[in-house]
Amino acid sequence: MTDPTPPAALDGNTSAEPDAVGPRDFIRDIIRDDLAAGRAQGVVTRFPPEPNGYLHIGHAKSICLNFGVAQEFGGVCNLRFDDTNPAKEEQEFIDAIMADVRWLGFDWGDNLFHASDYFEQLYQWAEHLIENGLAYVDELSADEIREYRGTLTQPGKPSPWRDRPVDESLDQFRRMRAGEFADGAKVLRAKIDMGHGNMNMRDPVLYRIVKKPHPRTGDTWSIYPTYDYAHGQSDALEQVTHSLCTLEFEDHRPLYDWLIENLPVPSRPRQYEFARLNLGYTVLSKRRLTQLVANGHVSGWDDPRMPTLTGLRRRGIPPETIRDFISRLGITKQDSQVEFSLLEHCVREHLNKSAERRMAVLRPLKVVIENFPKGEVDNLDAINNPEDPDGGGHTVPFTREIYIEQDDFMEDPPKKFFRLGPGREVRLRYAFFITCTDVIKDAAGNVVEIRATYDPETRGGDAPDGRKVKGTLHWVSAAHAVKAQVRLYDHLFQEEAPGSGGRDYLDDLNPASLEIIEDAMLEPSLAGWPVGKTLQFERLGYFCADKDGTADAPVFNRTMTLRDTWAKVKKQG
RNA sequence: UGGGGUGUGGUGUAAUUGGUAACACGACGGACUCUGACUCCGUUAUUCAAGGUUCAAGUCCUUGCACCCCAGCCA
Repeated sequence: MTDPTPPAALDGNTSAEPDAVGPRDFIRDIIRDDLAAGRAQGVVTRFPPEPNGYLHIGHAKSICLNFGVAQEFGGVCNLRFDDTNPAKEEQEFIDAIMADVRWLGFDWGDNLFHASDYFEQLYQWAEHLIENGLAYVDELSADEIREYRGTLTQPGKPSPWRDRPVDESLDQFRRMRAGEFADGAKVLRAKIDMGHGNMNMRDPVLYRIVKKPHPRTGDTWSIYPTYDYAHGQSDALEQVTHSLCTLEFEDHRPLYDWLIENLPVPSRPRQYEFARLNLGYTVLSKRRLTQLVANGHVSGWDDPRMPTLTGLRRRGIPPETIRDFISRLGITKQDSQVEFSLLEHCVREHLNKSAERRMAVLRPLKVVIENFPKGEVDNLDAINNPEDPDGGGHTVPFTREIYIEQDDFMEDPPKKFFRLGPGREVRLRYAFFITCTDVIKDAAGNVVEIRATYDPETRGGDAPDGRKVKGTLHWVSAAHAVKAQVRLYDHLFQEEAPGSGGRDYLDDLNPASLEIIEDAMLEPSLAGWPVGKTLQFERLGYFCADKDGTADAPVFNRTMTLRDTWAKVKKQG
């Protein structure tokens, strides 16, 4: 296990030059230089998630970087689970992470690893450190260790166990492994420098006693390495050349380097840190996302409002859209918060080109076309996607009674309103021009039905006499409509930076992040629409069928609205 | 005088390594339109601050300032 076969990327037959037009950033520059100078013979990266939660769009940045870099330089990227803490990790998360990485479009081939694969080797190396006087078993309690560590501005002081004999530490450590002590009774610590300005160097804990079954190793271990101890050595064992991680690990690097220098590892990984992704109107910390799920603020990890990959997938956002979004971010060391509108742009740009169009009415208002014969059905041609000449078409049935959107009618419209009103003429998409002749209200004065006439000459949507109408409305034949539940999603948080300014981030939850419409009316071709295929409801936005739906009772999720300049005009008054 | 990082428009990035601020998103204005969508056109910064070096500074030097991370037996 000490000496796994070197990855194919290190056989020397790799291309040092990525695509001339590929992405450029400080990390790729470093790799290019390393290759050119012969400091590296190939590129091996890794994506190292801890299986204690679901992957989110912040992870996507790391995944795209690590797998992307490997691809561009002809190297490999390992998927390695950092499963060093059985108290928090679960098989469910392991399975979900693999599914999500694949969905995002990346493939680790045979290079699936686990930190737990290296437990025996890591243990042997720990003994090596003890034997060389570089680690000791400490019997201070957790609280005492914290006290002894000092503060940011004051040096720590040595534990009374710090200078115990090597043999004694070795014996203690072996008995820790044998399970002789209770959880937390003792730890193995590196012996570095209790006065170091970098807290990570004040004799960090390497091993702790955790008597919990591990998803992979079961109960064969009662001690587990800390992440700080396991990570660098795991990289070394996998011959990782460039270990890419986020900024908060920057001051752990001296510790990783110290361990690598003091251990007979097979290779020398170099770590480089980049800024993690922050996105507006959401949170991207596993702690917070876990809390949202645990406290029921969302329906689960795959709630379409969640920034998790599984949530985005259920929301109808295609993986190429996420990759495109990530590629526009750039890789730097600057803390930043990306505007949500950039993601929206990527989604709309992709879906505009690829999504089929259909008509659906969210809030139906019945229109009776009085001069259209009762019982007659006119099947009209509709284009699947105007952006795709080869996209084909489908037909939509037109009848005497149809539904239009409540928002598309105003009894007393302002001058800039192009839609239907008393006496006004508009086009029904792919169908006819209609003119509103009467408005029917209920006792409370609400408009409940519209009476109209149509112009048979305008079949298909154009008037032979060349007259123009300013508005085009979507519609659905009442007799053919498929009733559906539609879930309208908005930002999970109403503040762009939830929890900023000292607020509790939970206080920034958007109470209107989900609106459920029970009786939306869909055109008949939407019956049985496959889950996972995002489409556009004309003039409304992009939607996808949800897994909660059935053939009889379909459910659609709104992926994203279309840009709506009318809403803006309306708001301005 | 704890340690480690980062400062370019509203946002995210770029700038041949000293040569006269580029791209994208957004916003605003306009054109077009059988989706108020899409598309198209225009407008939108002198680079944290102050000094200094230089013919020339976002890039070099000096001194400040601001912000982020670290005191888990989490990762």
